[in-house]
Amino acid sequence: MMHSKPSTPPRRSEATRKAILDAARERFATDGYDRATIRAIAKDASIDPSMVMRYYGNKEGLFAAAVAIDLRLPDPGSLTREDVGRALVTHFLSMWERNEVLTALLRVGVTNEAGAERMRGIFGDQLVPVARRMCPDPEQAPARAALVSAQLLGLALTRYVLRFPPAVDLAPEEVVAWLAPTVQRYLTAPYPA
Amino acid sequence: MMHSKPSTPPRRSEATRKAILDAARERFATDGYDRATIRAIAKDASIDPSMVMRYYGNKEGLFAAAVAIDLRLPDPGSLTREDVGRALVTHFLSMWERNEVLTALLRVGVTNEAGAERMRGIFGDQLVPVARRMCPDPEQAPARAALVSAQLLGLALTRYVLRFPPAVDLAPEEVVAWLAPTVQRYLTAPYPA
DNA sequence: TTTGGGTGTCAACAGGTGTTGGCCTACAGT
DNA sequence: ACTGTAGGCCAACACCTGTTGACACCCAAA
Repeated sequence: MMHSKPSTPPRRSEATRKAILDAARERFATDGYDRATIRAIAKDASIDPSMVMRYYGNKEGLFAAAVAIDLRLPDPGSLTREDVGRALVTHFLSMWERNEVLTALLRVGVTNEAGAERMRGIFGDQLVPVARRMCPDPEQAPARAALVSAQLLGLALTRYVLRFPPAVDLAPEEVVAWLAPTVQRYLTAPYPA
Repeated sequence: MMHSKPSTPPRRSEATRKAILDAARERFATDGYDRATIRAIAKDASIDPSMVMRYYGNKEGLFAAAVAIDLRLPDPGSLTREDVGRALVTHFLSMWERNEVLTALLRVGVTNEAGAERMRGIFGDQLVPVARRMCPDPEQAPARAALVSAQLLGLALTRYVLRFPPAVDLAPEEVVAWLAPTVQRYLTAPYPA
């Protein structure tokens, strides 16, 4: 019947763990850290709140597990200096459209210092190397990465969090067509002033 | 029936009202809607929590009073098509540097639907007219205003809320030099694709 | 069958929340 | 002097929060 796998006995609780994590991601994404109560998450996952504590320790642990994801930027080496803007915008857009983890991260980062720190870490660690490789003077990399972050996160903010209707209605190709030159310029143009 | 007295009878409570409002603005700006408790605001204002209720009804009323501000965009008629980008970015930046109300509004808008609605209203009502006046086809005004919002709010997000160090360290002139061409393009360039 | 641990529920605790009503005090109008 | 009223504090309400410990269930191993 149950073809036993010698090494890893499939714990029956894996399904529950996943249900909790899915519910948590959705709640954090739509409600933010404070309003996403453990009780609500547990109810969404159809289990008792105490199970959340058993599997993830406490609310912070649950959040950490729920947003444990890296945004898998393409290898900086595979980007050409000519179309890095388009490539970055396309990648970010598909990333945000696909899963709600990033929305959760943004929403929490705004009200929770730990979330803000995580956000700083992700964008600093992932975007700065790209900037360092693309821009004229490596010393300017952090500033240029910050400008790119501002443009990309601003789009995410208006489109996925604040939901400005015109921002929501933009087709992905339109977003790319508008933002790609901006990102391109922030990374590769000579430093102004 | 209050007769209009020559010297306006300065209610003694005006000072308290103002103290409450100031404390509320600061708390909302730094903590967001949920974490900014009435008790904490009252303590900051050195009065009893019940006074907040008496003067502002409830927490929502307090928030509404605390963020009752318009961002006084320059008259669209006074803007020229050539430097609207620079003018908008400069104005936006000085507005955010000066007072914390906008930070409070942004922070709350992310977790509170009423705050988000207010944000949509402000930027829709103020930025769309400018876009309508500047862009080639008035029908594109909302989309172009949304793009400008994304860029400007993204800057505010990274600089004043998430506090990315490189974004914080940018000098105001640098911000203007980088963002003005972007805003300019979003408003006046021909529609791509 | 008995054991025993993984899985799950239930009830409760201690603390914090927005909000309310009662009571006290200062002071201007009569 | 008395009185009305506005400004202010205190204690309490009802609810919700994260978190905990005790108890029941299932099901495989001994």
